[in-house]
Amino acid sequence: MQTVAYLCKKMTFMNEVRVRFAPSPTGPLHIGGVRTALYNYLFARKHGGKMILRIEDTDQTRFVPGAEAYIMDSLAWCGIQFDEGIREGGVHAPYRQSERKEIYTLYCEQLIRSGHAYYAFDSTEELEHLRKSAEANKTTFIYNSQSRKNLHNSLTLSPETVEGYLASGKPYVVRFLVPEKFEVVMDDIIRGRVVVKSETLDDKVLFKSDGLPTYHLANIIDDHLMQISHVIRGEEWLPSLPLHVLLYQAFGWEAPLFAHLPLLLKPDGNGKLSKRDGDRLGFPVFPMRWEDPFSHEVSSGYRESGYYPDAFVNMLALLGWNPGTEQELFTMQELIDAFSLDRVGKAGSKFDPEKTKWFNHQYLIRKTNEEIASDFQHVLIEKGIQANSHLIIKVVGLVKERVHFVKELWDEAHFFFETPEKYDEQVIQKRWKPETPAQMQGLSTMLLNLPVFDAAAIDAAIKTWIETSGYGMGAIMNALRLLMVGTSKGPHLADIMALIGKEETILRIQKGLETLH
RNA sequence: GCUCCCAUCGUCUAGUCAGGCCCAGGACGCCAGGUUUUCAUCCUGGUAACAGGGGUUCGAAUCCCCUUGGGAGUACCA
Repeated sequence: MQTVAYLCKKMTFMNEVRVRFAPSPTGPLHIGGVRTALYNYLFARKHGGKMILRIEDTDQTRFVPGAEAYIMDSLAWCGIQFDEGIREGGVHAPYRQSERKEIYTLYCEQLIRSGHAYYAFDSTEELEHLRKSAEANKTTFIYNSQSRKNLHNSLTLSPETVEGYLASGKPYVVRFLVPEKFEVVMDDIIRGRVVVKSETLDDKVLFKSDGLPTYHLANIIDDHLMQISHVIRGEEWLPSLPLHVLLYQAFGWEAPLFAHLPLLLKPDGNGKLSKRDGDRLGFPVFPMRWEDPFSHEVSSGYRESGYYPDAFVNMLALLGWNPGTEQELFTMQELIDAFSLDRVGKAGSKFDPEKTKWFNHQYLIRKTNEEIASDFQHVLIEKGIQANSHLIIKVVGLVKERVHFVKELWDEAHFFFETPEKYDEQVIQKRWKPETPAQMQGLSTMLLNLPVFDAAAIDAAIKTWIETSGYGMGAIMNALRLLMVGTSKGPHLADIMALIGKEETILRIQKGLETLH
């Protein structure tokens, strides 16, 4: 048995690292795709190489308007930049496969001439029928060295017949002639050596009857032409790696290095994470909101859900890769410095929406109060609240530890901007006693006469007042909190009172006394 | 079915390549306690895993084999 060994190229300083992210524009890019792009990007930057975006739109039937722009916008939001691509241009342009038809035709003809590929005239219906009957016999139909002998192709038909068919415009495809009795040996950076017998492979279609190549052909030609050094892609491509290696062989080209990334799995149960899981489980699976142009179905995105792009990227980076240290928070530059394909795991990772929230919280509490305040300002304006930024900054400083997202700030801080309209019934039961109104009135009077109304002064005054009156600290403070906030939560009371001011503080006590008696 | 890939706490993972430092470490979540005028934060502690079975070895989470389980692919889709 012959052996085709695909050997690793030695990485040298002469060989520039060039990687590509090659999505097909059939819809929004989900987080698995973003992670693949991210790993490519980190790898490229780490090695001072180039990152290329190539759009694989060879299936015209699956074209979705807006998907291409969505992909580019999403990655830009994540901070993943390309050196060459649709928007960036580059010496290998065009970067859209549909615009490279002529190139593929040329190379495909080369393969036919060299005897590595052949014409096949079997109709879709015929093949479908063969598959069905094979299935009925509990076997699988494969277009391979066995079956190709009994099918309509340039290997079985006379040259004249083939010529006639081609001349008459009979639809045909070009298939790869898988060599017999070969052992394809592949070295994957993540998986190590993988060996496959060529008999188990089928004669994949290289060129479709619509005049466009399939993924397999276009991808090999483009990776070669664009001088891609490393192909970093999802594990779903591993089964077609033998074909790709054989294709490089057939062309006489040196293959790039391959790294097949483990898949992202559903948080519950099993299986590859899919676009449906997000809506089903209540978390986004897309970086940005997407509205399907045909069904108008809307899928939520991380951006619109209030995630910071750096938190999102940080989370994604650690899903399948780890630095080998206990560091969890990384800037993009730190990720670049730490990244290595050696530390990418082999097993699929279940996506954890809870930890994703935790990452966002970590990023949020590290932002400056000013930065958060300017985002929060927009939320306040939507609520119809006018507040000066000085106040907002202070409020943010008091409550940011309590939230995962900017939009949650309102729930934790609304009482800084509006007088409580109602009081929590449970807290009333627990904290509002018959003697409370008189105590609150006394407190109100004392506060009214307080010359300085900052947190420290309020704190000291209330403490002294409680002590001299002989009341219980808990009883007074909790009742007072009920009047200030409407319930039993929130930051330090004196901080709240100082920020809303003396007038509002007194007003809230009086209002509470009227409402609760 | 067939081909290929994978297998450590509920989840993400360290440790596996170079076997002993691991009756397995960290993080998220969860639970409890502490701090606090409340809630949250924070602090402390706890919960919880080497899928199973055979080998090899003085010694295995680590190496080998089998079983089981999971995943991917199996299109004129990518």
